[in-house]
Amino acid sequence: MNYLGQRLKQLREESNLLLRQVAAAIDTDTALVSKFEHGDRKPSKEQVQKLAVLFQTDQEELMKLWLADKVTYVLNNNEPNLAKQALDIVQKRMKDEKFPETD
Amino acid sequence: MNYLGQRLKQLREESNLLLRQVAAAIDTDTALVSKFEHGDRKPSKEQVQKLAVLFQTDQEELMKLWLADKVTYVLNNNEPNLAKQALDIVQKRMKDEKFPETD
DNA sequence: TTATGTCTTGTCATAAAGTGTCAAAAATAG
DNA sequence: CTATTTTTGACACTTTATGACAAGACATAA
Repeated sequence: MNYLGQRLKQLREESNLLLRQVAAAIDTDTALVSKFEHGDRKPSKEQVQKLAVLFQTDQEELMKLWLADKVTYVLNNNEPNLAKQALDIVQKRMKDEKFPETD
Repeated sequence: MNYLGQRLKQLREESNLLLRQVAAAIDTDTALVSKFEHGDRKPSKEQVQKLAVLFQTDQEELMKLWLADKVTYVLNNNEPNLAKQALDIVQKRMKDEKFPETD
């Protein structure tokens, strides 16, 4: 399960839209949208933007969930036991550096 | 730049080892070790373990840096502006759930 | 200067991971 | 039951990551 997915499903139900309709709006397949909602696939940044437009919701809100899911994915697939401590390290870094260097 | 890389370089210098010797010890190429230290390449989990053994240092310490670098990489390559807020979301999740579901 | 040893960088082929689409199964409704 | 919607699995394709090699850069010594 996946936070962005849950939110997308919620938004879709609030909008009374079918998967098929959402899929059409963001120019993709029904199956893919279903997988987004279940967290089986992660949408691209562009898809998230389109979804925000479709649902008339804050892009940043969805984008934050999208990013958070990405981070969670990395943590869970690599030493989940150390996740907490790794997160602490990252946060400590961000406090020190004003701007993270771009790669 | 990269925290694990810095630490690896530090450990190597403390051990008075050449890149070539480290490379041999973890059964890889000199160039690769150089890139690890510079953050141009990320070592595999197995390589990190071997390095910990070689330097006789705590595996978890290196593993945490390794994980933290992975997370940092994801954040920097996807909406770095939202990094802080995404991190907060992830941390909030971890407090609620005892155990993150494995993928 | 050249010679030597160390470290760094670029490129390549391969491997791994991620992506979109289709078809069919499963679920839901009428 | 049928009709519609959703979910799942598989596939080919693309993108990204990886290890190895070779050459370049750097420093030191003679």
